[in-house]
Amino acid sequence: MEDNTSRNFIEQFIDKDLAEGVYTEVHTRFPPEPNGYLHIGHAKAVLLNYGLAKKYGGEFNLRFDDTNPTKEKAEFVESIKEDVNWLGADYEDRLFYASDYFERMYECALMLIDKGKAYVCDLNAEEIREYRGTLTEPGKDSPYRSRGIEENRRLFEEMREGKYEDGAKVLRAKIDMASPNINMRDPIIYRIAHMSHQRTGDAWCIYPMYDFAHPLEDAFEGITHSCCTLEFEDHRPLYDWVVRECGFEHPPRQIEFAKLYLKNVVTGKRYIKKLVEQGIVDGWDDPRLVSISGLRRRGYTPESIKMFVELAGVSKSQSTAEMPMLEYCVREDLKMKAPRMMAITDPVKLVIDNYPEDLIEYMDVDNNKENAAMGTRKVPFTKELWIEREDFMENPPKKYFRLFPGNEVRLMNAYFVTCTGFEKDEDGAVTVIHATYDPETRSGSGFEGRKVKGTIHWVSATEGKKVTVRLYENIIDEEKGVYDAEGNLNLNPNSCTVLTGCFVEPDLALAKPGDRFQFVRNGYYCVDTKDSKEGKPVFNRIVEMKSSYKPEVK
RNA sequence: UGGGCUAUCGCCAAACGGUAAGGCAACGGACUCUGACUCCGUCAUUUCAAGGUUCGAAUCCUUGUAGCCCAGCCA
Repeated sequence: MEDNTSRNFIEQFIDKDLAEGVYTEVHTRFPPEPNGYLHIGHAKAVLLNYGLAKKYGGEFNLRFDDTNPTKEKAEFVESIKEDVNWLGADYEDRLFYASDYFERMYECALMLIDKGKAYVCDLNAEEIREYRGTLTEPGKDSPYRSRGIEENRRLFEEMREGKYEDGAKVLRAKIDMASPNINMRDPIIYRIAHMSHQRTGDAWCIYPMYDFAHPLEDAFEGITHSCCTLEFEDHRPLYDWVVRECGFEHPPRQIEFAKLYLKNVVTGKRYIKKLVEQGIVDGWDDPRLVSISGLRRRGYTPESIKMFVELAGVSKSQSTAEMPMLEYCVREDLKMKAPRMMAITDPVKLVIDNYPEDLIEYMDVDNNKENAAMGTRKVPFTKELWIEREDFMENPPKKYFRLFPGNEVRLMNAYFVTCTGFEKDEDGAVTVIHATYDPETRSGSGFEGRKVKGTIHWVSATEGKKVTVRLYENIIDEEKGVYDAEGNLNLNPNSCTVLTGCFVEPDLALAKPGDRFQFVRNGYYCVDTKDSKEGKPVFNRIVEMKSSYKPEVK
């Protein structure tokens, strides 16, 4: 607070509140409705609210806003808890449910009735809509608006007792049917729903509406700053009305911020549901989705998501971040944390003709050259190796530094080799590349005799292990945009490429689900938590490496 | 045509009347046993537009323009 780093607009509000003594502490919350899975957009809300509490030495609550039993499931509360925990937003023992406050909310409603600020309305849904007016025309008073307090009280109690059917009656706040803000035109605050709630069962048949419940939940928990997204801006007068009329001395303050969107990404539940049903994705945790569980399975780290959210910032202008920003964050996070291994995703054989047939040398290799604390490992080197197909060219363009007839390159962590020839099949595809090595050039020997421009990586053809690798691209066709003319998603047919013939260092066959690695020059990978079996890891590519090499176009 | 909100580089985003930070992306170049990383350099005479106030405006005032949100007994 004494520092001079710039503060986002919410922090500026908080600073002011604290300075003026409006609040003496900061207490925030993340209030999801358990009606689906969390995605990257929610991560902003989670981490923003949590981060604010932490920054100001305050507390952070996780609260399920479960006031509408028709949409909510216990399955979702579990997944949300898991995701929030994974993101590192620690709510300690402060896990709450709006449904735990139903009795108190009911009493608040009664209080409003007694104050003449709420009434039971018998209009049906359609009539209510008609009476509400339009965006440009004021509404008109309900004929039930002037009901007496005693009658309202009796009717509301009867609503609770279950005397009325769904839709027969609602409780409304008595505010102003002519307000230019439609939310203030006598909003419904309780509706009847004879339905079993995932937590309270059949204890209730009336449920509070968001606009009534949410401010009360915040107030009950002593929330000071209730941060939500922009679409609730119009609800703020009503939020303030509720906490004021219900008599809270130090009511919470609602602050709205812009959602975080990602370019060319689907987050809509109905679309993802469709993708799941059509078998295009594997579920909500498909690694191509930006659901928190999908990102987790893909291999993204919580730290990288936190970095992304912080990089994106907080403001009130509608913003759409680009995927490369998220990708930068994982690379940045994994750079020092992931062991750097050699793996070949598109193999072609390299035979070192002057290398002894049965010799296996174990090369000492740093796990991470920039992080010595990660130690070293032994990598077997043999006469026959796999190298990347793209690391050899029969007719190289200018500035191609890799293998071609006559050229010498370094085999990373091993020897210099010179290409002496190659074999092709009848289709003209290269099958085997021949080379000779120079024993004096072994890595670590201090050889300085001559330099080579290129270094390529390799895996022993006899000692290496074959694994499955999955490459992901955005599931949305970036060229065509998100939707086609009919409103369907423009899907990218190459969004998931499965490679079953990849070779990796022997150690990698032992990798455990969730382990992350850098495959040299290829990208960062994570062992899939679902499809990997004992000794048979499946590697998900989290993100490619950046590359400034662009082969010449012919 | 009602109300609310927002407009600063391709994308995020600072700046709070004192002369346009930073990050991502991009592009040069150096270095390199990853064409990665790192490092250096380039990238808004101008802040949606037009007027006005001021010694001085992205910031204040007009008047426009564009985008987003609101008419669920959803949240």
